[in-house]
Amino acid sequence: MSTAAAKQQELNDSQPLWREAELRAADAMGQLMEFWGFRRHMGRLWTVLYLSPAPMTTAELSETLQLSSSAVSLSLGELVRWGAVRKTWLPGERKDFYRAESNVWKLLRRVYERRELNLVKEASDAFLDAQRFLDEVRNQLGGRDRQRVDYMRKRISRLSALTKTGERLVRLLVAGRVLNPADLQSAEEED
Amino acid sequence: MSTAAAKQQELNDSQPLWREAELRAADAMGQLMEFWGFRRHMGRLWTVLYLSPAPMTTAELSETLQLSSSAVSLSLGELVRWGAVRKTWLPGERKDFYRAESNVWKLLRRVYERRELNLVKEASDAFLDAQRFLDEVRNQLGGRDRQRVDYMRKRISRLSALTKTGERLVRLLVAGRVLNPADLQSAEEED
DNA sequence: CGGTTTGTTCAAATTTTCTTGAACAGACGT
DNA sequence: ACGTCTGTTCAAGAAAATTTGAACAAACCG
Repeated sequence: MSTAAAKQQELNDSQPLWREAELRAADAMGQLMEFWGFRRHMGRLWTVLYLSPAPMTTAELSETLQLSSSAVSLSLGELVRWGAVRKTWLPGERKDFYRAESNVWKLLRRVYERRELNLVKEASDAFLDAQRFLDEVRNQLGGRDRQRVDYMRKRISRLSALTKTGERLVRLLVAGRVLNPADLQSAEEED
Repeated sequence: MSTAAAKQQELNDSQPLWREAELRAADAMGQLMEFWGFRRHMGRLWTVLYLSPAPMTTAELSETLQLSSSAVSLSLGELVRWGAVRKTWLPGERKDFYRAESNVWKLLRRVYERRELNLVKEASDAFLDAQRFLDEVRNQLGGRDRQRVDYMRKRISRLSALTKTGERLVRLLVAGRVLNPADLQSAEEED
């Protein structure tokens, strides 16, 4: 018999007993990471490394997670670029070994700094652009249209204020300082 | 001539002068929303409504954003479910009208409450499961393997602690209380 | 060198997600 | 009750992403 289920069983038998727990944890982290906008495999690979007392090779990783070597190479490379995983070389070994950066807080900070901050800044800029554009056309319009533009102007500047506050909050987070979400609330208080 | 560029130009001419600014703001918000795990169109639709002094119909929305009516219906429905947009009925009108919920802070809070909290809770549960599993197999193992399991056990409980702290932080955020990111840091201090 | 082992890149193939138009359903006015 | 106007659902098609195997490159060994 060679159904998928049978193959799975066969596979299970050749795996260490703790593999199940390892995979559950890895998948949970994979979900978190995927939700957070990364590849699912990045979370899974990082977790397997994080749970391993010794550095691992790409071969071991692809064996553990049943991934092709190219998939491992791709996601692992990205993890290295994010500083979430480090290459290490063991003396007398040809292969590359990898270990997880285990300071999660540091990783979180880096992502917020590199990615979220950028994102919110871009949005901020776009709102400023839109405002400038409105200011340009305002003079060419009169009556109803001008009122309409003025309304939009006010609303966009509120969005602007919100994103700027968001930016400030992210900066504080990155700096490890205390955040007050109420700042967001007050950023949009009626004028 | 009927190139795509020409059609675009023709379109532009028939649009109010402020449309450009409207679209820029809408797209910026679309990016933010997409990054945040929602449909891109949800952010765009919400923004158009947010920038409009009067409630709008689905027809106006699909005209403004050049979307098919089914696309509008889909994303708008989701926005309504999230409470980000409200249906309103104008006296003497058959169509449905929509207006944006303009309290952004309230919306943020709702999303964190309904979605992120759930996400982090699920991860938390998965880690607990993995721990239980390890505890079960530990007795069947000896020597090297048992050490390995003990190592994993410690690491997973650290992930557990981190997600629980994350959960607490999200709760504080939802409650509008002050957050201290340093809590995350201390959640993973060496044992 | 030549042969092996290891890692990365690339393009094809697969899967997943989005989009669309048409069919359907409900509400309204006549 | 009928025709019209609106909005939603659904299945097919298009687009985007992930995955994979094979080709390539680089390092190392004898």
